[in-house]
Amino acid sequence: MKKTQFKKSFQPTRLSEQIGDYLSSEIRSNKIPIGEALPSENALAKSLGVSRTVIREALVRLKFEGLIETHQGLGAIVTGDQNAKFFRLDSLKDHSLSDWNHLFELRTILETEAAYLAANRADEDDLIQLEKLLEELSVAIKEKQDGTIPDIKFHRAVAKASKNPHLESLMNFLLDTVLTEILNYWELMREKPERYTEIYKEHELIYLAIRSQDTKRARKAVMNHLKNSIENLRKIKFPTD
Amino acid sequence: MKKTQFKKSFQPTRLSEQIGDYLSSEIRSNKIPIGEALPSENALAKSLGVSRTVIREALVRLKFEGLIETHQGLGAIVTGDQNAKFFRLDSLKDHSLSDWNHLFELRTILETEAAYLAANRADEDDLIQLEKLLEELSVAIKEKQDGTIPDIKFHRAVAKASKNPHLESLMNFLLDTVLTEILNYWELMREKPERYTEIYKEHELIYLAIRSQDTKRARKAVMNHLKNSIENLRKIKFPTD
DNA sequence: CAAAACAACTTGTATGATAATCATACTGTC
DNA sequence: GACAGTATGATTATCATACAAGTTGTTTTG
Repeated sequence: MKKTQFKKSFQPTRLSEQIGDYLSSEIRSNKIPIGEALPSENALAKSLGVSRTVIREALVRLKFEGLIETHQGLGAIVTGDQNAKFFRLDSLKDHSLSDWNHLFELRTILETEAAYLAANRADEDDLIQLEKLLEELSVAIKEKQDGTIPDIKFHRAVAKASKNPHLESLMNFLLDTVLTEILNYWELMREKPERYTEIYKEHELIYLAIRSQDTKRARKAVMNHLKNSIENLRKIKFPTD
Repeated sequence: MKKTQFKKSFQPTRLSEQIGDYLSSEIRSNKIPIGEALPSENALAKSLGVSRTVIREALVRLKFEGLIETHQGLGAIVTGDQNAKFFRLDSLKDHSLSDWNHLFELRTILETEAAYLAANRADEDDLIQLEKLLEELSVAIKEKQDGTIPDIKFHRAVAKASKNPHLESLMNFLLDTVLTEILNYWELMREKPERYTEIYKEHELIYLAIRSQDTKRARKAVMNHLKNSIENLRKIKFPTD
């Protein structure tokens, strides 16, 4: 492991976090082979020029990430990625257009298929819930309030109706990460009020397709809805492109 | 926060992990309101009967989990966006047939679409890589060795060729979580050696579809491959169903 | 030769000290 | 009274040191 200097003055983040990031990327890029032991805490502390406390707090993060395992008396060994406990969207800070498109592309994939499955599997409760959320959406639009909450809830409900818990929780995660964008969306759309009624209609089409168990139409309805939303949002966020 | 006793003798985990788990669940169950500050590190150390070192290492985990934010001089405050940072597959331990089906259903969704995109976007390097992995797969099968590695790598390479980094890292995560199953798969298939050549052909079809930029055929090829794999694996794992 | 004792490493925990940062209360001045 | 500047106390961030506890390999011992 090469020696690196970490800034002590003018620290944007904590030392332990800087070193945690550093070690994490070193491991992820396979610079330290699986099964190999990290240098000891004392060695790391000396080589990175910080106290052992800082190293330990960095290692806690790596342990929690599932990248290493520590054993008293032995050391910290790099585990295979099979133990990776989490999926993380690294580039949330990177608000580039490309990154943004990729995120919504992933969302489109998951939501279209969720709707497809929902059209097959939605039960009476699911349909009632969707109808209720449609109504809430309608009210919010009529009263010119923020429709983000019913909007998000509607998409969550579709994911739930897919009856695949993994897909549902993944969708929830993804919706959380784009929540800010959706909040902005409703705000920005004030300039184009005609979009609101379109939004309602698009949701209604999704609901109708699911209710009539028309899987392909459900898929298309979601695809169409997201395509329109993304197009409108893109125009506002990246007007130059 | 109520006082709790932590075992020092016979510790299944480290003290910092026990306390991390404890605090994490306290926060997740909203026993500490959002925006509220945790007791200070010294107060926690005293009330839980451990050193401040242990408390700090527990808090590092909570910070990384996104449950709290710490500010020098202020303290540790509970943040709102709990789920936003990670996606976790909770029910990995639950090896029921239903859970297992859901996992592979999600995998199928992602992989078919990844192949669809790959057929559009794969560049020369991607194709060379896929071809190389096909060759490795072929060798492994001929020499009756474990084909898991080239198998997995092939699927990763398809995800990479989709040119969507989020989709790629999500696929990698998912492949990691089902890695054990795939390892078992190759082992179990020894009983049915004719399946091996089928596996190779199915991969080849995926490759050919991507190379000829036939998006729909790529999607179908993946769908077919996974359907067959799952079917065979299911028969062995759950023979009664 | 085998078993026990030992030494040398590791991580886990405890303790005390210092620096940096923030909110608050308290100045003194106008 | 209003306001800028200043102590002050609380809290986190970092450091240094010490010891407990676990593992491994070597040495000593019977």
